[in-house]
Amino acid sequence: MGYKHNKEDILDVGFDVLRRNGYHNVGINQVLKESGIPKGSFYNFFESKEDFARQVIERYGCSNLAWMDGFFKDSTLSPLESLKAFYAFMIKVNEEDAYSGGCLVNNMSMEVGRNNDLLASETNQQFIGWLNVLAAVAQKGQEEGEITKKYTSLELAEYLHAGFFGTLSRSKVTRSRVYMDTWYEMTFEFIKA
Amino acid sequence: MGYKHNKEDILDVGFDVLRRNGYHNVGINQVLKESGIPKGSFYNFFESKEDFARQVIERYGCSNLAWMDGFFKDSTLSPLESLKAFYAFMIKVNEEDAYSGGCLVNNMSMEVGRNNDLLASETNQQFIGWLNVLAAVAQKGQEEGEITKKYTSLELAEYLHAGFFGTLSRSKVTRSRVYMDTWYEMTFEFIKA
DNA sequence: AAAAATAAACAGAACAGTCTAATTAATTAA
DNA sequence: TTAATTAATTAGACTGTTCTGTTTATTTTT
Repeated sequence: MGYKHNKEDILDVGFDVLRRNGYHNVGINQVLKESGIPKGSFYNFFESKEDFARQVIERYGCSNLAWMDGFFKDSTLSPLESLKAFYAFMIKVNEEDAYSGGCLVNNMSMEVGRNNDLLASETNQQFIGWLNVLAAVAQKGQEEGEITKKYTSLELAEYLHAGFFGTLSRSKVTRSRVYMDTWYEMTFEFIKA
Repeated sequence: MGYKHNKEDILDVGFDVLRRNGYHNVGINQVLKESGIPKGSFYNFFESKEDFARQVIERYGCSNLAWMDGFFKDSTLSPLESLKAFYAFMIKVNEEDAYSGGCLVNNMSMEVGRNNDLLASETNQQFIGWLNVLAAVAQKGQEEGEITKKYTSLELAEYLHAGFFGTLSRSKVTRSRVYMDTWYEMTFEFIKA
């Protein structure tokens, strides 16, 4: 028999709470309440709120990275089509979530990108991990002649994902997927060979 | 002789502080300290922190709108070229600011877009004001045949500005203009007729 | 004098983080 | 196998600070 609480359950609650409410808008007490653990246990697992958030971001980024890896590896579509499928899926998920949270890494980048070096660095690292996956797919698309060769695969990946985050941010305020769909149409029209 | 303090000075300090640090990371006391006014005066001018932030956003959005209007009206460049000049200028300003703040409206959208209806609505309103200016310029560019007619001018404006905010967010974490420049090159290559 | 603005003390809640004690699990010794 | 010991986890009351916002009194402008 293990102990009553475990770190990963707390991190899962933290992910949800931080993604929806941000960093400075969330108190440790809220995490404690929602995960049902007392304060002593929390500070047994985590050094501080900052350390906790860093681990939440890391866990989220890594699990997303693994999921993306699998998604593209298992895809039977062409590189360009699998990139389209990926973003179509992201848009659908965001819609089903009622535009209520967006992406934790994107949110954190914006909120603490210049005020907290530790968290900024962690978010950037996770973002770069994703970029590399996307760039690899883009490169295959370039090699197969379906994606423009005017830009490097990494430039294309940055363009895709930063653009997606831009339109994701807008959907958070407009609470609509309309311009996400337009972004999708336009972007993939633009980057094809 | 007027009174010692006036609202607009406080709003200016608030703009700077909120843009750099966000909403929930800033206490009224910080604004009081930096603007040199006591608490009683603050609550004489503003109903609450939220009301204060709303007015800061409104002031920022409106003054930016006026500036944009003038920028495009005074421009001797073609519509497409003046759009390029506008974003080139924005990128330069952000660089000179050492990527330290980004755009207040964009930051607020992300931070409170789903947790504060009043501020979300205010940010969206200001964003829409800018969009309309950009869309008008884009439409002229379409009429003159230098910008693609595959999308409406409003879709183009959304694409431009959301994309710019996406890459702006990235620059906040990477602290570099590299991918902003790439975004600029790519986007304007894409939208030309 | 009336109204607006200023000033600072004050209130109550929320904040991150600490402390001591108790319980439970894992390890070692007999 | 059981007993003794050590280590990890749990529990929540508590600390000191900071938060937004109030109150009361005073000063300044009209």
